[in-house]
Amino acid sequence: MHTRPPTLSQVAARAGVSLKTASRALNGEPYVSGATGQRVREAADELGYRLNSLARDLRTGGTSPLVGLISGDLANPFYSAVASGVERELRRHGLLLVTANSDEDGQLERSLVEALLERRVRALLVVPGGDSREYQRVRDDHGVPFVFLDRPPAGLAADSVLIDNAGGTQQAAAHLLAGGHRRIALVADLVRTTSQQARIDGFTAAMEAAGNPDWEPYLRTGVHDAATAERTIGDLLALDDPPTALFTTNNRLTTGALRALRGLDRPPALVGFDDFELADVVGTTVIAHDMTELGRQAARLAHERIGGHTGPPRTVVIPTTLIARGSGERPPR
Amino acid sequence: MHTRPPTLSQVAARAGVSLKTASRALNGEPYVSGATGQRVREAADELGYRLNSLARDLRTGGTSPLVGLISGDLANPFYSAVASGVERELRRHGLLLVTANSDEDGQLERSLVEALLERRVRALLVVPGGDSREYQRVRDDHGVPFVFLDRPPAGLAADSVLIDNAGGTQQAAAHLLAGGHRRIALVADLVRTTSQQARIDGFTAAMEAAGNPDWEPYLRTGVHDAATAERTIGDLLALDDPPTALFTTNNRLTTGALRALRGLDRPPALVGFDDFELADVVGTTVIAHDMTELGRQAARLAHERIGGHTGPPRTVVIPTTLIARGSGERPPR
DNA sequence: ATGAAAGCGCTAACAC
DNA sequence: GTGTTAGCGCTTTCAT
Repeated sequence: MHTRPPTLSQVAARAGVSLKTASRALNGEPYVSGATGQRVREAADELGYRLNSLARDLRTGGTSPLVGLISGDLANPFYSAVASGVERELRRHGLLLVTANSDEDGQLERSLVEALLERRVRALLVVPGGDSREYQRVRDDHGVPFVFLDRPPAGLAADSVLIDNAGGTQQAAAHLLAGGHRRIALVADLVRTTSQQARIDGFTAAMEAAGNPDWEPYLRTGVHDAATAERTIGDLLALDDPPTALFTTNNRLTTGALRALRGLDRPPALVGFDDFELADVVGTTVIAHDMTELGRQAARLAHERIGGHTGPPRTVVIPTTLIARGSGERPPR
Repeated sequence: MHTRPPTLSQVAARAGVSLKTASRALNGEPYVSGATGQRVREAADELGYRLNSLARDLRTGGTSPLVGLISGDLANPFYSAVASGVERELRRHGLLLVTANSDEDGQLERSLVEALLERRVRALLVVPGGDSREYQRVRDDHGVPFVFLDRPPAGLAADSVLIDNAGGTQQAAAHLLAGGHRRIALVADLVRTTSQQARIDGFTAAMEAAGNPDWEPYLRTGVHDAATAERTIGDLLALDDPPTALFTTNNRLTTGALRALRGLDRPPALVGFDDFELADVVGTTVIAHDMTELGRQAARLAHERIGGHTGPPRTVVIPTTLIARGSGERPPR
């Protein structure tokens, strides 16, 4: 049961060779005679030998083939799509993914960074949830590359992959304005992340550029989950002068919006940031972008740093597309 | 940049103490004077010391605080919900989750098992994708506990957590029969997994028990993705004598069904196995079960084995509930 | 309360 | 081709 796994020297002993010869044989290094190699491999098989990569990694430089990803809960399709992309790209390079859930809590996030660094991960990918000024110190911590996803820490020059928040928001705003809407509600998440802030700023700028101040009474921020979004939107629609259109700044909030609009006779127009499964079925107009690609690009940047790439921090921007599916084309009433 | 991280002996040297004293101080062991402890901690801080858990783990027994989860793509909400539950439970015990995507390919799965065992994970959780006879050998491989999720390898007694497939299928069948349906199409995934097989068997048994052979022409298996499901269901509905109801055996297939039924005047009834986001919005009747809980239970079983629990393999069954939301209550035409 | 020596399982460096 | 020695960074004896 709890027998310790066999070691290389046990294999060597059984094959009647030295430790190093066994090592060479099993690692496919040159300078092992065919017969010897054969015997070693047999011995290993019989013993059920398996390399201890802890020991190997310690010896070969104190680093493991692990890459850490710290994000919010994988139950959120945004994070799981990102994780999927990260994993796919890492696997191409023989790296393994360690996922850790910060619950979007800055303190927990920080301790996870520590834990993963202790594990000697080769790189760390982070979707910062909380206040992220802490990364100033941690950055390039003894050569462990950091890549930030979706929400680069404010004022920190670091490798990062983000969504074209300004552009996407622009598209949404233009689309609704073109549809004749003026009273447009903006329902946004917590403003502490740079991505949410960028979406709010982008929207505000677009409205200003269009000379439309009518939206201002309908700005709602700090809406962090679907249930709150549903309630908030219900309240908005109960106003004397309700908005004729809604723009929700992420998938969770869009879900809440769909619940709030369910069964309504003449629902307001709706555009949501982030595409989502079944958006085609329910006919929701969205600002789509490839979240899996976002993960993949982040993993790619990390891999290049691991490979020794030096040079200034790079930023990859994932483009957005407006996909019209009906909800965003409803006219103002 | 690529300076090697400081080691414990560097900390010790700087604090003017021995290696062991530094170790004691940093690990909060007794028998260190306050002043000494203080000095060591300062030295560590100044150097930016961080424990190398590779080295520690090697020394303390050759095992890491990592637990591996091998499943299909996290982009599938089923797997990501499971992963979320696993991670949450592991975190309570200070364990980290390494996720690996098998793409539901048996060969890749096998190599991932090897890779994770080499990493000396403390336990391995597997959602077997392919033919899983291989686990006979691997099971309890030198004390590394295995837990199987959703699809226990046929004929292998091992810790596992599964969904009440028979019960859930029963509920679906009974619900549709009670609604007056006879020509019920069963759209199922690849039969090579035990869970799919159990759902098909359960459905067949329920139809036999009800004395209804009319469903037989409408059995479709081997449908592995949403697009194929959409096409398959389109074909079914184009038959001279189309089914009046559909039962899809997982979330992917239900998604395909929703696409196939979109815009239809008089769509057939639909019940899907697995709950999914927005099912309430689109009004789909499902056989729901808690996938996150499935992950959590699996992690719990693994943790108990890690803690030394011996005894016969255990099986945890996650119950199912039928949630009527409209689509399953449409009468036969 | 502190330290010296040994060793976890492996590979790098250098013999032979 | 093969073996010997040393050592990765840490913790575990066992002294002192």
